[in-house]
Amino acid sequence: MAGVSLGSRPTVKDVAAAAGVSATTVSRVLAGNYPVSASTRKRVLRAVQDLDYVINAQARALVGGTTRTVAFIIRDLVGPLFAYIGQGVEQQATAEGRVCLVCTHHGDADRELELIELMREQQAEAVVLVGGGLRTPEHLERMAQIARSLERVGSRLVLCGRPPIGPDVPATVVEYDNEGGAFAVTNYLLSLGHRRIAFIGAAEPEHTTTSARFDGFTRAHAAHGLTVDPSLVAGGTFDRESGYRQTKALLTRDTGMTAVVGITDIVASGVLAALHEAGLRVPEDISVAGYDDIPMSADLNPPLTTVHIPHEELGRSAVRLALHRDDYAQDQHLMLGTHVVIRKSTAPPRER
Amino acid sequence: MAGVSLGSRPTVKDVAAAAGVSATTVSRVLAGNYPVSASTRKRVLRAVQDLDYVINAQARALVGGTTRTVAFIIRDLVGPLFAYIGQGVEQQATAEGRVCLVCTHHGDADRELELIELMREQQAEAVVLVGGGLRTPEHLERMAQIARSLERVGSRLVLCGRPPIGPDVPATVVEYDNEGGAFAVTNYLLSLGHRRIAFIGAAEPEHTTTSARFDGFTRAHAAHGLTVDPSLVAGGTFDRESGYRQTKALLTRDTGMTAVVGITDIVASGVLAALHEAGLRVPEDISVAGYDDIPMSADLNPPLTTVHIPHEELGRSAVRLALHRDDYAQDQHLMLGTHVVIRKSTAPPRER
DNA sequence: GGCAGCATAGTTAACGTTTTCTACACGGAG
DNA sequence: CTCCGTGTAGAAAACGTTAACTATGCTGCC
Repeated sequence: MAGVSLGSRPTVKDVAAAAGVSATTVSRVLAGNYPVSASTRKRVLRAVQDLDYVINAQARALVGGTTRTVAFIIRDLVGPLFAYIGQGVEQQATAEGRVCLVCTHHGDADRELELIELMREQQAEAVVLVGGGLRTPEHLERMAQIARSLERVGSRLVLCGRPPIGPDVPATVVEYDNEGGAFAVTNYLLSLGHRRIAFIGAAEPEHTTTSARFDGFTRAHAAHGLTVDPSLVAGGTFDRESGYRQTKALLTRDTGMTAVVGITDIVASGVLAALHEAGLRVPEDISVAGYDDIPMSADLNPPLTTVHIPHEELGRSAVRLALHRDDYAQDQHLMLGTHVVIRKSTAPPRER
Repeated sequence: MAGVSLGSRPTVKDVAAAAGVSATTVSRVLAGNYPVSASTRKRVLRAVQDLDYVINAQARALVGGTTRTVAFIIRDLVGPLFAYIGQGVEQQATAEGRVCLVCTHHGDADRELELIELMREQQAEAVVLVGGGLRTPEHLERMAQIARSLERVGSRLVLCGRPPIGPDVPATVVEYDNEGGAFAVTNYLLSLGHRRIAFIGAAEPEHTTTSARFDGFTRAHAAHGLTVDPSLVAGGTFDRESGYRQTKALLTRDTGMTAVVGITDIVASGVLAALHEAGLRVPEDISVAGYDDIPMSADLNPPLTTVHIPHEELGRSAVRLALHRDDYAQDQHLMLGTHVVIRKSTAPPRER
């Protein structure tokens, strides 16, 4: 490692000078896309090593037109949903030779816009938005605008776990079957014999995740010739505390419920806590199901019956589709399946 | 939004032409670092809006010399340790106006090297390495070389949760008191009256995390005038399965143990599972403690006594120190405190 | 022996910014 | 009336790389 000078980064020119060749030749040796004589190549590689040279990604992107960067915008880094989707995105990005930018907006819509703008500056090849969103006309219109904005600079908007924006909006969409999963798990409870099933966490009808899951819940009832009793439907948010509080509230009334579906596993864990506190046994006295199949679900007491989402596959597909949109031109909308995972928190209802 | 053409990204020149000024003037309006008449400014801003122009971050970095990017290299995105440290890194990076690159190496040392090389190309201002590492001479030498390599291109190596490499190695180090935490939790168990305490997960004596925690365990015994019984020390890895298996193995022998310290909370959750399976009650029959205070610990059955690590603060400090190393020139080594969190998995031992 | 054709290397311009230097006009002071 | 400072604007060079040309020296063929 002789000749390494501290302070300023060596450039192609420095390498060229050290090897006694031109900058072009250095570039060619490194890219390997042009014939170079063995002896020259050797000298260049030697100089690269001596100077500890690495290419300047910015300069390369400037001339090459592509940054080999995928951006990943999400609400929060904590929370179990992120990890696996993020892992999928990162893995696929890496597999495709891209690096991965990650940003969080903590639920702040303005901040999300800022981030997208930032990614437009960064020329990210794909901008992956994770998680459900609102479905109001204004929000949809704004998303459509963003999609077009990104397209204009060569980026691709990718929606991960959220339904498409509109037919003529340039975006890649990878979602999973929210409604089907809710249908399946509710159907399972109904098949066990439950007839009074509570649904916890349906406050925002405009939120795509909320509404789809509630729709599945409703459809399963319909399929059994039943209608949902509104007094068994509780609102709330997506956290454990909410599940806990809503359950407490339901227990004070004499609802006759024999099962509870939490809108997420996190909510369901709050449900379990409230039931335990009330001295009810799960599943002997009451069954509980969740949604998401986060790792923790298997460790709850009892292990939670829930709906599995292919988190990682979601992230991988998102990146894969977006980067190969020439090949997959037809089909920039993917719907992944979900399935029920039966554990110990569900059982037939007690005899009356 | 008139005049927006699809396909190719507008440049300063386009904006300049649209506004009837020079590129220089556009740059000045956007940067706001030079007097520009009000009318010109207005025209330029108007053109920027019309063309939906955003700056090209690569080009700016090329001339400006700085990318405003922080890189974040970690073993895995899944696993509870990542989330909070990552959140800290991301938050601080955002607060300092930087964007955040994230890469995983899945424990592959060569891959880690590749990633660092990649970040050198990207000119990340700081390269944060998270998690413990080996402490062999070769590994240390390699890290030292990497640190100098990064320094040469203007990047800063940041070690997060790992002790310093050496005195004259240009790196920022933010660690937490692994040994002290292990001392404290062991001391707590000893104070409760336990005398036969098992330690699970100490297989790699060269791994910094492993050795520091085991050292604390040993020192606590010494402080009580005791020595550690080697038959109570089990090796293994950092996963749940390992805790489960090692505990099973210990239970087959008649060790007389009354408490178990898991090297991580994950390991401890495996310990709990094995104990439950053996029909032992926690903490009545045997006490269990973990390390890390991951969120799940509070939801285990019973809630786990453990050692709290300031995860998020770790990440924040790492970025803060690295980006302001002129101001903090003195002190590029920070040691954060840990403390015991007492929950329900520990109690005095039963009377014999 | 001259010349086509190939293998190898170099020159130059371009990518989209910012920065430094230069230019121009205007107003006031001497 | 000239000269200088000030406020505003533009021209040109630079950042580090690549790609499109251009140039050179061979080899081999007629």
